[in-house]
Amino acid sequence: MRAATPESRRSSPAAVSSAEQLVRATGARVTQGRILVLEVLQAAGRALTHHEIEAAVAGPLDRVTVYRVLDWLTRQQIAHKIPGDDRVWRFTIAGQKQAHHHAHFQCTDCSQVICLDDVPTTLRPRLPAGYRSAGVEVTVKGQCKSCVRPAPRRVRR
Amino acid sequence: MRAATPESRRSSPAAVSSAEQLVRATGARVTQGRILVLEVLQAAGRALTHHEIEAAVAGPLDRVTVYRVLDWLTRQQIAHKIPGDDRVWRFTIAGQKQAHHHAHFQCTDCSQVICLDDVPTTLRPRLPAGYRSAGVEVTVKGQCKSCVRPAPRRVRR
DNA sequence: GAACAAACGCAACAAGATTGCATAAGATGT
DNA sequence: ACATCTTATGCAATCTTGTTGCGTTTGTTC
Repeated sequence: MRAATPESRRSSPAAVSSAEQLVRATGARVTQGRILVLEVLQAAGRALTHHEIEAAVAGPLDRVTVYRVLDWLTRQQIAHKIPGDDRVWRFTIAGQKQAHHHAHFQCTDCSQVICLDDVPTTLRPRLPAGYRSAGVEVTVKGQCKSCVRPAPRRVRR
Repeated sequence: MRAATPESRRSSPAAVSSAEQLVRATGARVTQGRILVLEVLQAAGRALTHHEIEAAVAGPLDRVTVYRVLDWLTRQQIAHKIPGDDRVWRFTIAGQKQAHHHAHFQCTDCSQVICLDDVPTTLRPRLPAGYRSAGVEVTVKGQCKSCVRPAPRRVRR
């Protein structure tokens, strides 16, 4: 499916990338698409939009396939799907430590999202009777490094 | 603009609804659309989607007008615009006490959103250098009363 | 009630995401 | 290595949500 750069993203001369291992561990099929997208997410360090991911895998993967891979990664709980203020999904690798409780930061200018690891999300809001909590999401709104000082970028989608 | 039921939504025999007062207080034009939408929001007790609002004002108001009214209400800080897990905006009246810091609950089954008033949003996550916080949003994920026990409804859009 | 600006209605448009279906590619057994 | 069966992919079409342009209507002011 892809001729060049099969190993280009990893430095270890060994064999299987951690991405491939992760995919294989699910028991499902190990496809180029899944590995590629996962490697992109792992390398990102922040939440990526479908657009960004599609651009990153540029070429080999169809737009729809990227959607489907992301959906699959989310169902497998390998990736994390984040709704943004610009109505665009963003995805991150679901790190092990940040299993369920962790926070996000979203820039009010460029809508970019990053994960905040060390946030003690220990608050437990009281819910109305009959409601069941499955977790708390904390999102900090504000300006990111790129937007706070210089002429705001206003990227937005 | 609307022939029937001009007063039908309020029980007080007096004259101006609190919705109309609110709109008038902004100094902008007091239109049927703004009053209607605002009354719907006030009566709801939970966050409504554009869809639901449109259905509630059924007839007199155009789809686009509802969008524009909601946008205006949000700019006036009378309403509150909430991004949901289903890529759909939801709107609530912005209560006075819950000025800026309050929490939301979103059902993972039917995506419904309600406001949680008494949540001490006093946590201040540490941001990376150069980032500026403008507020914290807390969203509790889980199942709402309707979805927790009986056959899950799976409304979703 | 005339005049002016602000809202509205309608139609067209735009972007993100989803679906159906034929084809291609991973996995499995021989 | 090959046949086979299943699952994922590519492509086109479609859906949903939300936006924009523009002529018409409606509040508001004088």
